Amino acid sequence: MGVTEAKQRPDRRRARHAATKREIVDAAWGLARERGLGGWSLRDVAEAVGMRAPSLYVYFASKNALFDAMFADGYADLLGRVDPAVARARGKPAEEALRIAADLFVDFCLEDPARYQLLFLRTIPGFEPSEPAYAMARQVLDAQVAVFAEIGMGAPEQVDLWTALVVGLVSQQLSNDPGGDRWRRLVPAAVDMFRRTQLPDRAQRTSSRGPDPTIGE
Amino acid sequence: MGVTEAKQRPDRRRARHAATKREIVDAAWGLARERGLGGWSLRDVAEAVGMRAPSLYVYFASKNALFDAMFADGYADLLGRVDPAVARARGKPAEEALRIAADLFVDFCLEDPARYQLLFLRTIPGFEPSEPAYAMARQVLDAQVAVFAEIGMGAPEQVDLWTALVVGLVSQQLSNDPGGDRWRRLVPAAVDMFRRTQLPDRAQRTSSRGPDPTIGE
DNA sequence: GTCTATAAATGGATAGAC
DNA sequence: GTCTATCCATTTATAGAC
Repeated sequence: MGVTEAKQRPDRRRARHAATKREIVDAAWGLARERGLGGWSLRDVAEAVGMRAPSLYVYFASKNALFDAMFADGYADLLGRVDPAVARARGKPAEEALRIAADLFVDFCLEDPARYQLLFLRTIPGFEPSEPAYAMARQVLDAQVAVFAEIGMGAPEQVDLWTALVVGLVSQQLSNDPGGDRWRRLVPAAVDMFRRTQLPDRAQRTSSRGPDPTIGE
Repeated sequence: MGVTEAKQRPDRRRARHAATKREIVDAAWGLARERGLGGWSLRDVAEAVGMRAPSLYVYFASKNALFDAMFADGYADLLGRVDPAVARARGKPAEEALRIAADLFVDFCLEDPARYQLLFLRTIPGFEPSEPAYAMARQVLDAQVAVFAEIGMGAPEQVDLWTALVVGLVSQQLSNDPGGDRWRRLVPAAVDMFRRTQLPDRAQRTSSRGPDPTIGE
């Protein structure tokens, strides 16, 4: 038992350390939402958590390290929503599964444009996500691919076309109608367009030539 | 004639002034391409044109004014391509007209990511295009709308869905496969998907219910 | 772990001579 | 129109006391 007692103190310290890192990351997100992803300095973050700027270096080795933590945090958030959504989509018809996927991603992006910018655009000069952080990004895409395989869209090009379509709606919404829903409300139409052309349509197969049209003409 | 002589000198001066402004804008574009849209300072631009930083203020009142000139310049470039493309597309079948439009936009964006970022994303903190500059942006969209009307896609939502689709391809290409063609090569498939679902298909009308499906289910 | 002090660099912008 | 000199603000990051 001496062992556990001896280890508990460092454990507590570690937990406190991790909690402070969380606070810092959350504060940075708050500032990013308020003033834009690039609109804040380490001094600002420090002030928001009641510290002085140099103290932050106890927790993050650089501003880019903080960005990296935010990057991983954002993808962790997204992953936390992907799993339930995948469960919800399981067994559902393709149209519905696609709607769930699209709504999830579009909502996620539109509710926090700064997060969208950090996770899906390459807009911060000098920042490159670390390998562990980037691994989380791959995890999200893998889940996406799995869902697609389940509803019969195996081609990688189909996944790419899908991501382009959904990202395009988000990008246009944020750039040209921030706060509105001009592109947001086109999600059902986009899903319908995608499904009807990319999924072999059992009910409406009418074309005379071969299998229904997919990617790559 | 005394009048013309008296006016010629200021005219020359004005022309020289305009030429220098051009040089400065071009130098700024060069730096933006090399180091990213936000990766240069006024000092850098000055050095590139063989000046000192303060001299730039003779030509532009601020860095944002220079951004504004670049914004207008970029759209002028795009407009210069739109007119011939519209002429080329006139009378062509919808599929071909859409291909011309998509290729034009995608090529334009991919050949200069920094320009894409300035013209189509809102990523520079504090920069808002001036009204004259923004008017050029509207002109481009108007040309787009006109082409769509001509091939029978009148609904504004269809134009929005189209722009989302094309922007999405560009965005994904630049963010996830810079320099490659993983999304670039999906342009034909995207055009095909869009046309087949959004344009009343005279040759393949088979659905039993009403007119072929367009936007807004 | 947090602080003060400060390094070290950068960048936008202005004053005023030439 | 161009320059030098400089202001003024900002920011990331480090050193070292406590």
